[in-house]
Amino acid sequence: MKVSREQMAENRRRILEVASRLFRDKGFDAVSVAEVMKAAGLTHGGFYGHFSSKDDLIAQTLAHALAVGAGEGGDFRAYVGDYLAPRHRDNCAGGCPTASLAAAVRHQTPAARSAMTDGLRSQIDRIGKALPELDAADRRRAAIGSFAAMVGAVILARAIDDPALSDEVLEQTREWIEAGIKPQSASAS
Amino acid sequence: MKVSREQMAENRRRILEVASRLFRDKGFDAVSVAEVMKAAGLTHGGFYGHFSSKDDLIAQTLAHALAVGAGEGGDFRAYVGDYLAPRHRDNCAGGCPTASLAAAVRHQTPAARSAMTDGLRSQIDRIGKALPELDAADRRRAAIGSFAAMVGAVILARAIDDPALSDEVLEQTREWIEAGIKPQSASAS
DNA sequence: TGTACATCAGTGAACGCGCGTTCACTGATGTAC
DNA sequence: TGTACATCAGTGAACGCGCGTTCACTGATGTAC
Repeated sequence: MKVSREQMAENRRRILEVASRLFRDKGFDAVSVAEVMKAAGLTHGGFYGHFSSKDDLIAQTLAHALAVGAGEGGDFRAYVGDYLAPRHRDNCAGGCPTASLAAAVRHQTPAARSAMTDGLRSQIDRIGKALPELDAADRRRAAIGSFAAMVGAVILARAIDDPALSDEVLEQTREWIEAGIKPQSASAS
Repeated sequence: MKVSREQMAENRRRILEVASRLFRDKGFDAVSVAEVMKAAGLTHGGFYGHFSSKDDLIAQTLAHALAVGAGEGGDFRAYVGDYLAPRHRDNCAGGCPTASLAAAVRHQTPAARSAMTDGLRSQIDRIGKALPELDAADRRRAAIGSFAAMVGAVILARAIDDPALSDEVLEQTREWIEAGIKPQSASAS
C-alpha cells in the first residue's frame, strides 16, 4: 500500500539509520538487504524503491554516517579520551564509522570509497581545528597522526580477545597521543 | 589419486600461502574455498582433507601469516619508513597481515581472534625491542602507540581514493611517529 | 468541499546464482610378505 | 629385491542454502474535476 511522501522520506531515513548501525556492528557482507529492511520495519521487496542496489545502500549509508556527528568543536583531550575508552571499543554499532568500516571500504565500489574519502578529509580538518595551540604544520601532522593512531588502536583493541591487552592498547595509545600533542617539546601541563 | 606424504605436506603449505595472499588482497568473504584451492593448483573437493571448514582455514592462515616475517631486529626508523610507504599501501597481498585483516578478525571465530591476539602481542614486543634507547615505560607506550598509528594510517590510506590525501596520511603519520620516538622531549638527531 | 480515479510505496512469492560442504570414485603410495 | 594389496590424497559432480534481485499485485494517496 502506498504511503505519504513524508512517510516515505522517513522510511528512507530509517533504512539509512538502521543500515548504519547494522553495518558498523556486523560488517557489510554479514548484513543482508532483508535484514536491514526488517530492522526498519519494512519488507525486503520495497528496498529497490529507495536504492538501486545493495552497493548503492552501502555508499549512501557511508555518506550519511560520516556526515552526522560532525559538530563537536570541543576539547581534543576529551575527544581522544572518549574515543579510546573501552565503552567506545565495545560499542561498534553506535561508534565511529571510520573505526568500524574504513578497512572494509577498500573492497567496495568507487562511490563508497569517494564517500569515505570526503568523510575522512572533513574529519581530519575538524581535528586540526581542535588543536589551535599548535602552528600550522604541527597541527596538520598532529591531526593526521593522532587520528591514525586512534583508528588503529580501536581496530586492534576490537580484534584482540584478551581484555587486559585490549585495554592496554587503548590506554597506552591515549598516553602516546597526549604526549604528542604537547606544543613543541615544551613543558607538561 | 594419492600423493606422497611430503607432497601432501607441501600442498598444505601452498594452500596456506596462497590463502594468506588472497585473504590479504580481497578479504575473507570475497575469497572462496574453490578459489584458494585453484590458486594452489588443486581442486576444491580435496580441501576438507586438509581443513575442517573455511573458518578453520581462516584461523590457521592467520596463525601462519602472523608467524612468518617475525625476524627483523633492525632499525625501527627504517621499518616505519617501509611500512608507511606507498609501495606497502599498494601491496595488500604481500603486505602486513595486521593492516589487511585485523579489522575483519572481529567478525571471525574465537580461534581466529586468538591467533590474531598472539600475533599482535609478539609484534608489539618486537617493536619494543627495537626501541632500546627508551626506558621501559616509554618503550611500551611508544611500541603500542606507533604500531597503532602505522596500522591505522595504512588502513586509512587504502580507503582513501584521492592519491594526494592518501600519500599525505602516510607521510604525516611517519613524521608524527618519528617525533614521538625521540627520547624524553630531548634534542634532535 | 466532495467524488472518481490514476499513481505508486510497499508486499511477498519466486528467480537465478554462487557459496560451503559432501561423497562415490580413482589411482598412486607404501606396506606386508 | 620383487609382488599383491590396503590405504587414502585428490577429483569432480551434486547437494542445500541464503543471498541479491525481480515482479505481479494491493490499497492508500493525492490530484483532477
